Amino acid sequence: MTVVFYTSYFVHSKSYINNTMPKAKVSETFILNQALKIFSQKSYYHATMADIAEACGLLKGSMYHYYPSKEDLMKAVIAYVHDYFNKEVFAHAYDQKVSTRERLRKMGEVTEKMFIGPQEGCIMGNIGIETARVIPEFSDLICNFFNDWVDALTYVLKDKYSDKTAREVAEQCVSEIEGAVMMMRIYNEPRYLKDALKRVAKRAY
Amino acid sequence: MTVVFYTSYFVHSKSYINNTMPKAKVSETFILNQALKIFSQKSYYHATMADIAEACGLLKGSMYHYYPSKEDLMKAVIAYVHDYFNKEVFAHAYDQKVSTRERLRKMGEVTEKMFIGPQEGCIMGNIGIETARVIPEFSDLICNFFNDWVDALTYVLKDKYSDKTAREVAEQCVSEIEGAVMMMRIYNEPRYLKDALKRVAKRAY
DNA sequence: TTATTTACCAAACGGTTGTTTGATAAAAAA
DNA sequence: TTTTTTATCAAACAACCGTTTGGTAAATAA
Repeated sequence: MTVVFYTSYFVHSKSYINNTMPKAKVSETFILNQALKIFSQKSYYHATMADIAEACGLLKGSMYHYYPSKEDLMKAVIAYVHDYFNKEVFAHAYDQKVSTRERLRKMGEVTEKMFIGPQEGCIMGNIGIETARVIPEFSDLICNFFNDWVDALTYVLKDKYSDKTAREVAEQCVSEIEGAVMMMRIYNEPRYLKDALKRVAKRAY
Repeated sequence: MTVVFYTSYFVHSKSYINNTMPKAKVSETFILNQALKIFSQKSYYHATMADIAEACGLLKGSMYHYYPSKEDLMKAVIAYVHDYFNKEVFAHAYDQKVSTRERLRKMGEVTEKMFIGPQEGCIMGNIGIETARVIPEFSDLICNFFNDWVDALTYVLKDKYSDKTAREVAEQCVSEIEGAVMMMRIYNEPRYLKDALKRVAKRAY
């Protein structure tokens, strides 16, 4: 499991080091969450810096106080989401305290919460498809995310399957969930994801 | 099964009606194929009219002789692909002359050819995700495409499952294939799609 | 206090891109 | 033949968008 930490520009400011944030309309986390929402809803190219700034209550020029470019902002969002999944979803796979079934149930529960709601889909899949042959730097980060996901599921499924089969089934699960999220987004029906997650959970019974 | 025919601007020209095409660098089919390739590779917003025109050996202004806008061109491409799948993929589902297994095998064979190659993915899924909350007109057309796909698979699977189960399995198959195509595009590995198609084919044994 | 840094705004800049316009040369029609 | 239509080009237009710049007021540091 690779944990990716994006070097935020907050880190370089004295106010962050001293933990005494001066008057500020927004926080780093707030910007990342708003950017995540706008990028998810509108896709990368159709989301403008003005859109994201507006969602933060700022003007677009002010965004460059936090991130030097739109691409860097997107990378920060990807890292933010990756980190969130590492802690809130993938970590459950390695939790020795609960049963295999319970680990998968918990992973599915949080995944559902992440993909349904204001995001309306999986930003990793969306941006991955959109920028696949255009911005390879995004693709690399997104591949790392999916690798961690597959690793986590493989680890759980080793309790039920051989090592080789576990990895195959894990890849199928991720692929099936992403396909369902795609259908959910296009049809605007959460049912697709909910059903897919139920099927995935059953594979550990 | 709904067959969508896009009203091309060729239809309105006398030369088409009389079947005497004057000097022309390109044909309508050629433009649609080149546009399909560029849109698939670069996504909708990153593909420029200049890109597509260049792939056709034209200047971007000349594209407007054939289609009044980029959106109309995209709609024509969607209709073109939908029509192609109706004839070359979905039609096999209703072919009473061959066995259930053979129908699915044939559908999978052509699907693989369509998604692997210069297209490197499924334009319906790609554009569907990218423009889901931006251009609803695209979403409607793309939903029709997926509806026809699910209908075709449901029809075949009724030989093996109950009506209700057949539709559920059909939806799973389409969703699983689209997820695999997404992974194939992001990882740049055709293996994901090939494996998914094998699993889908097995459901009819 | 004074000096410096911070968070943000307002406006402008420069490049890109979808679209329009006017012209041209070849083909088709009359 | 003459006239009209067609396919294309070359150039310009207008809007948009990522980015930069210069300034301001508040907070912090000295």
